Amino acid sequence: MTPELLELVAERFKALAEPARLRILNALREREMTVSEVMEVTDLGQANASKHLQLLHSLGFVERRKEGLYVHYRLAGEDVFRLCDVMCGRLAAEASDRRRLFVESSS
Amino acid sequence: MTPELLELVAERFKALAEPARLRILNALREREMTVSEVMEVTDLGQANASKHLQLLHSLGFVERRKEGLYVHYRLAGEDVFRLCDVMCGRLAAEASDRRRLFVESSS
DNA sequence: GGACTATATTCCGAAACGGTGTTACAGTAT
DNA sequence: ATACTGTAACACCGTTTCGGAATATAGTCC
Repeated sequence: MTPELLELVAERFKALAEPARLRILNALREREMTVSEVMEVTDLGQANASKHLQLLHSLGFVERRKEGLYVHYRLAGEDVFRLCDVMCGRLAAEASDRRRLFVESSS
Repeated sequence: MTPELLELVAERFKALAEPARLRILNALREREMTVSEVMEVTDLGQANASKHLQLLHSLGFVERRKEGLYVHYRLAGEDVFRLCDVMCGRLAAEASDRRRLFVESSS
């Protein structure tokens, strides 16, 4: 793992290090959506939603399809959720650790 | 995936969204290290290395072991590298896409 | 006790980032 | 052409974050 490679990896992690972008990806998991639909579902402003979608697109997390006046975005793959699953696994482990500590300390 | 859960997930991705911290984790993959050793290997200042290690520790990515004057840090698990592997897979896919586009455009 | 070392913490300046308002750019419809 | 709509680009501001210097803490050794 060279430092240069790690920078590229970090750049991609950074894209997922934002609740707003995760909400977008989570919404797109269900179905393809236009920018306006993403705005509604995620409660983001127009400029914001557009910027986040561009970033996700530039890093290959979502794909674009222009249809008349609308632009449809869709997930580019399921990688994202494999990543989230690992993180959620970590969260679950933390939670059970806390529970264990709590039980031990109160016994 | 509730928004609250996504915030926690984002917080953890953010920890990995920094080249310096990835370099630290990558170094610790080889062996347990003191802060000073991490400083040498990663070319980070003392305050910086300490701070990054604390963050990684607070989120459960590394574990601490105090021994006299020294503090040894070690990886808490291999999750991190499963995550990096997925990202690297994405990078490889991007690279092959670029190569394909290049070949097609020059034919 | 005091000197010394490894690590942690605090403070500060610079840079990056997210959110928002505004403007510019398509594309459609009339 | 004009009016209108969806999306993108730009500019601004507040916040966060990184890195480094200085300072504080903890542990060792004399």
